[in-house]
Amino acid sequence: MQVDTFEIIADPVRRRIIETLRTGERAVGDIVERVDIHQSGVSRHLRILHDAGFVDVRPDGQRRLYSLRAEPFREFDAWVSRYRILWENRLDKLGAELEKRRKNRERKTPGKP
Amino acid sequence: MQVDTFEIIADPVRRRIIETLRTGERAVGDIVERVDIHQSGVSRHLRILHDAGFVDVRPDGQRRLYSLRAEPFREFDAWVSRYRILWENRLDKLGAELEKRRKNRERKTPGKP
DNA sequence: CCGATATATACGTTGACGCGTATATATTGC
DNA sequence: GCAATATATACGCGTCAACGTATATATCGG
Repeated sequence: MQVDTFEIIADPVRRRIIETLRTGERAVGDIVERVDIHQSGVSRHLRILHDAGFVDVRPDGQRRLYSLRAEPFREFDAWVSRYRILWENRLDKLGAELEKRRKNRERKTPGKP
Repeated sequence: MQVDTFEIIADPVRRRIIETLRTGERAVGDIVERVDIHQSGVSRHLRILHDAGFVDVRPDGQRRLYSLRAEPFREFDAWVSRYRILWENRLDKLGAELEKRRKNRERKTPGKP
């Protein structure tokens, strides 16, 4: 427990596992098929993900079904949010004046996809 | 320089550096004061951040001013976006039916900025 | 040109982490 | 209870990244 969220998603294999779980719960074996490391490695990663609160487990016969939890992703989203100002619009630096002009221009030029 | 974006923010010291730069450009010395590792370490981290496209540099006399770049943060935002469905609303589980209704509702309610 | 200040790099050490192999622990069907 | 299947853990190894110390490279004032 008490594992840093950022450390968790730093590992590319773990991100692949997470991506696999994005569309719903999966058994360990299913995951192993999609990640090219040994089963023991996958189990270890799942342990880590569980300890960090990224996944839930649910027994299903001799299998165990893993699924994603929302919390850590919200956390990460909150972190990224603090930096959205970097690209959304730089009003802090350029001043609202430029923003006004930009919007004005947009009103005149037809949208080109 | 072909560095994994997620690896970069896995390091807590680098995150502190990034946070320091959030409000604008800073000289290396300023950053060293806010991070409790040696100056050489900070320079090394800044090198890594620069190679990975997280920061720009600008000479200023005998100093060098570092500032954040938007790109990597957009990447993170794009990544986490794929998982927003986990908490925003679980349409995958509840069915697209609800989504339709939601959109219908939106058409009726006046937009609130 | 020279000392002082600011920043970058070379180097060696160390701790943490991910991996596979082998083994342990469920759980099922018979 | 027993073989078979599915998953978890113990162990040892190799790698890699971050650190501090020491040193190199600017750039300034005089």
